[in-house]
Amino acid sequence: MREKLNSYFSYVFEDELLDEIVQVGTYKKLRENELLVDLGDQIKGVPLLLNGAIKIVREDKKGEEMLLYFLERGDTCASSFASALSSGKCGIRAIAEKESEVIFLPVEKLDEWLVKYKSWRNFVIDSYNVRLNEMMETVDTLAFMKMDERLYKYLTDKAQIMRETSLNTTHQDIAYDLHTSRVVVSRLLKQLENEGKIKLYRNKIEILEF
Amino acid sequence: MREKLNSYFSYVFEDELLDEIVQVGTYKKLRENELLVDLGDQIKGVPLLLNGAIKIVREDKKGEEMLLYFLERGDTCASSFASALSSGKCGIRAIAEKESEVIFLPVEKLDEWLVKYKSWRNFVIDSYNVRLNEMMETVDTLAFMKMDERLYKYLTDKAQIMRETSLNTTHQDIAYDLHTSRVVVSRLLKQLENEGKIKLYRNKIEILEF
DNA sequence: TCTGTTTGGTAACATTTGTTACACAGTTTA
DNA sequence: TAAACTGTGTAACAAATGTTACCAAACAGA
Repeated sequence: MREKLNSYFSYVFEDELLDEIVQVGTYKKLRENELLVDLGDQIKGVPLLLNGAIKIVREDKKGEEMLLYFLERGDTCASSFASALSSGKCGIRAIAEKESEVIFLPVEKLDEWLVKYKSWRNFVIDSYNVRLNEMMETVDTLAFMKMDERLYKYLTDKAQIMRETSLNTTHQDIAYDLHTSRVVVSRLLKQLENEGKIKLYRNKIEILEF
Repeated sequence: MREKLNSYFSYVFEDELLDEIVQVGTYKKLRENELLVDLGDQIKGVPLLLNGAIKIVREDKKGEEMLLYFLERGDTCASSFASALSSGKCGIRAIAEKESEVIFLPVEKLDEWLVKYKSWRNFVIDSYNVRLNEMMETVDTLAFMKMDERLYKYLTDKAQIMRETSLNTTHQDIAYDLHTSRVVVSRLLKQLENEGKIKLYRNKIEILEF
């Protein structure tokens, strides 16, 4: 575990903190599409993402979904701090987009480490800021962009997160993430294909232009 | 200043922290519509809102606006922590919706206090969480609600923040906040009036039903 | 009072997005 | 292999939102 942690976090955390994490953290490997956090879940620990990609989704009462953002290596789920400390509910769903490795940190340590480690304070504050900025970008997307732009942004963002130039997905799945209908997605994808930006296959979309 | 601070924050902060705040904070009174933070601003200090109401607005490159949320008594601008600590740009604009009083805290103290005061740690974490939740609600609004619902929610939310049952505003100003056009706002307001939920006057909207 | 400006109402039309329906091809299962 | 299911393409239509244009009332300043 120490090695896996080092691969990214050795530049983020002090050595003593890394040691503590190894001692109290629990390692978990997530399968593709594994559910990490569900809507009303009580958070058991704060996840540190070692590698992979995790999708964070918001859902309303009627069960309608909306993608908020993706987590990458080095990220943590800031709103789990919330639920962890105020022991409230989470309000989001987290799903592994591909095989991923995480370390869960026990809730009790969070406050203790804020006092003890400057690198932990920086990490926590930084995580919140990154997350707030992501949320602002999500708002920008919804408020200022039309569906065709949103779709193209979605495809290129996701390709980057997944480190692939083509995505294995269906039109219906995209429609869920963007909170629109399958027909609309098919229509706009076809349009993007005609513009030469992507190429469509069954269950697969190749991105030609970033 | 100590008294003004006590009126709300005596239940939030330890006495020693309140003392420190009185020593190093700078008090400022904001006029209605006074600009507190602008887009590319370098943050000089973190604001604590003693009373009043502050509007936080996002703007894109083309100068198009979108209301994110309101700050109330006891709130702070979480994304100013961001800019304060990482000395980056802010990405938002903050405007006093009515006369308000704030205390600015110097950037240097923020980290120091995290170590020293548990109440400060709680406050910072809490503020971030509240802000993240507000952002999620904003996303919900944009993703799941139609313009007529958004408009009605805007009116009732704003009335609550302002502690008034009628709002002094123009259709155009509402259109800016919701990022739509004046004509659309007028149309939907008229519809709400026909449904008996509001009453329209020049420069004023009375809310009949919450 | 006269005049220009701000604000709000409304019609007509354009564009974007959502919905329903159906065809067809590829894939899986019996 | 036949039947059922899944994924995609497309047309036709409906609803929501955005745009342009114009009018009239309220207001502000000279």
